[in-house]
Amino acid sequence: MAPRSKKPVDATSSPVSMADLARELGVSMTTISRALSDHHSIGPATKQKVLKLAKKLNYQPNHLAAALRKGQSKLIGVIVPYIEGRFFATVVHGIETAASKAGFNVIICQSSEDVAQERKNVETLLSAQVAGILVSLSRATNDFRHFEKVRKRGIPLVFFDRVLESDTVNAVVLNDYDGGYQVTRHLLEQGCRRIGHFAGPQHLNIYRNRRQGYLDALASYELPADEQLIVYSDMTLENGATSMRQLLALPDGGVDAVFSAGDTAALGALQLLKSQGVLVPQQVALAGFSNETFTAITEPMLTSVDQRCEEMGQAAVRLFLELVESQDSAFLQRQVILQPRLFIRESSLQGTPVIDTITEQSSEVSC
Amino acid sequence: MAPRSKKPVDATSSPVSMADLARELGVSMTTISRALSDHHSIGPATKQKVLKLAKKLNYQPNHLAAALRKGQSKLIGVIVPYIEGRFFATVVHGIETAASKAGFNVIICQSSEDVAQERKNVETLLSAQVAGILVSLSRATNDFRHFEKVRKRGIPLVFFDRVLESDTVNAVVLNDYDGGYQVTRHLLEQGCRRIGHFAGPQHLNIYRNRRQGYLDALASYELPADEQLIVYSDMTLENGATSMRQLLALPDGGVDAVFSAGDTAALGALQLLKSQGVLVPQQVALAGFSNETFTAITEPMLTSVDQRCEEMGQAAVRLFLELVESQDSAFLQRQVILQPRLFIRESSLQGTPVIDTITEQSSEVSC
DNA sequence: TTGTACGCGTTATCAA
DNA sequence: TTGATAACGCGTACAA
Repeated sequence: MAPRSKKPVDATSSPVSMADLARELGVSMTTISRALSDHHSIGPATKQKVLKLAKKLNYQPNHLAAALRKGQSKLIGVIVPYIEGRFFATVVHGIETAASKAGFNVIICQSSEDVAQERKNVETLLSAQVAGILVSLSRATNDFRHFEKVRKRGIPLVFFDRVLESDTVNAVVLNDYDGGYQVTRHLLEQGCRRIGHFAGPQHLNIYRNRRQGYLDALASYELPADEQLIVYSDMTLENGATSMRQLLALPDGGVDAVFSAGDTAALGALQLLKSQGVLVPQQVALAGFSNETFTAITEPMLTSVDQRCEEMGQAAVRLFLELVESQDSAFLQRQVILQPRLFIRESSLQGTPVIDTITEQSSEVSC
Repeated sequence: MAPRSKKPVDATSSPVSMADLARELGVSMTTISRALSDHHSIGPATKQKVLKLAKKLNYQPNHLAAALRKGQSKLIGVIVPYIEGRFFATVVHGIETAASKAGFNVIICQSSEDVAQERKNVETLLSAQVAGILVSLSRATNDFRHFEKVRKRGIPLVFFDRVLESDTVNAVVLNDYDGGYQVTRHLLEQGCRRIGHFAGPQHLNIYRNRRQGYLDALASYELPADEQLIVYSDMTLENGATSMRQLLALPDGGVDAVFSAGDTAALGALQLLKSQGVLVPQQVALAGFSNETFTAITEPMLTSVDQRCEEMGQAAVRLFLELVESQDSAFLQRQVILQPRLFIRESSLQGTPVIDTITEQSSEVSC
């Protein structure tokens, strides 16, 4: 029988700690710590020795211990209503990429559009000792005490997309107003004069702003607002179809264009128009909002407004980093407003067909 | 001048710890610990007192400290090639939901299809002292030493979707073979006999298996494999179109159906067929793979195979939890194979048009 | 049932 | 430039 080796290869070896390195080299742990953290008070020779041994023994720093000691972890908590679906997935992509570049890791939580869950998420993240929290509110949130706790603890808090209606918070949002304005202007420039609008739930800032942009664009052409042309909708596919049917049935001969505050409802409208034999864009021009993937696949392809999802994630992280560095982050309040981008496609072009034209580059504005 | 209150509301208060509770109640920290962790050795009266005070003072447990003490955190690390895009976003959704239910938080990392980044991700997660790692390999990964470290440390490791070709790992995968088989059988049952196939890169197990399923389904109808009918493709939209053109130009009169190993290429084929005036499904039936969102939007809607993204995430977490509970997790190796689901839509129906028919419920198999 | 004392791995403060 | 020591907040073996 072969003698058992002292370190069987299959055994689970405990991780190498700073104490192990110290013992091996016959120096104090302080020295090890200094060598590893690039401290100034250390001889270059010892430093090299330590680093070499660390590599050799495969030393893994224990972030938990460091965070406990420093009272400051390298974790960012993110709360979204849900993660699947293009918008939030892409925002999270932007967040993770930017955070990673700055040496932070990202913990994901989903509120599932539920306030109670959102509250729980906040508790969990605080317990995990995150360095900051980025959050897009659940649809049901209308009470904000759980975020007060975060502020009280002095932890940077950044809202994005779905934000608190207040200027005493840090937030990154899209300029929905301008999106609505741009797309309506575009329809007007195509010659449309009776432009309908599918408006989303008006208690949400994003839909309110898109509607206002629509109204102001009309006003810029000296067209009066006509409430008949505005259909309030929950933005689903089915609702898009019924809303379209409603506009077609108007006594004054319907509409010559529709701006839907959401792509899905626009798709519903498109399907209805096609089933009724109405030509898009010749008889009715169509535009949506969100630049969903499918807008480039429909026939005709759908004009839409891009929400700059990835930039939104990056901006949220940038704002978080500023708060971390600023002394009195609890009192600094900044809003970052991203400019939307209009993607003009076939569904709104009554003139020469151009594909995937993008309006001028727009830049980020903060105030 | 009003006297300054001792606790200004705007100040950032330090979190309440167990020591604070102990001091306030005049008991030891042990008692506090026991009360909070539902230990048996504690009087119901003191327990209630502690819990009440904890609630009143807004005590927040420090998970970091607990994790450090126990050498076991409540964090699961997840590594994906990228998070945006339907597949991984939905898998991550499944993972987060299941993990949260089991009291775990999820740290997300993206490898960006890069081995070096993947290695870094592993290091980061180990440093964060995660309880386990769930990973879908980057496309470029062909060296696995970085995962050996994880095993050596005795940390549960679960692969999903893109896995290591080996049976000595824990993995959750889709039965791609069966997906290819099912969809091809369906086309055969529709009466098609010259069925083309867009095959993906054959060094990836998923595409190899889909192709084999296709071949075996043909064989079950005693149809010989015809290499002319198989086009090797990178599965892009453009490639789908050119591949389709190639099949149409075959000397023997083209094909009467195509099974594409990816939806995007199927879409490319569909667009080409329509532009050439070829009727789908009457002249050429079409089916894809992945059940992308747009398959329900094209005209005609695309038949496709669903990959059970969410179930995959759930299964990965379940497997992780089993490994945590099992004593010798380092030696337990399990594979979970999910059954795909065929979504039959207009593009493959040469008989009566049925919409969104689903084949029989399929269940999870493990071996 | 309750309390004492120590250690998890790291960093900060002080003294040498 | 280095080292000894305390502390971060929590859990647990042991003693009371």
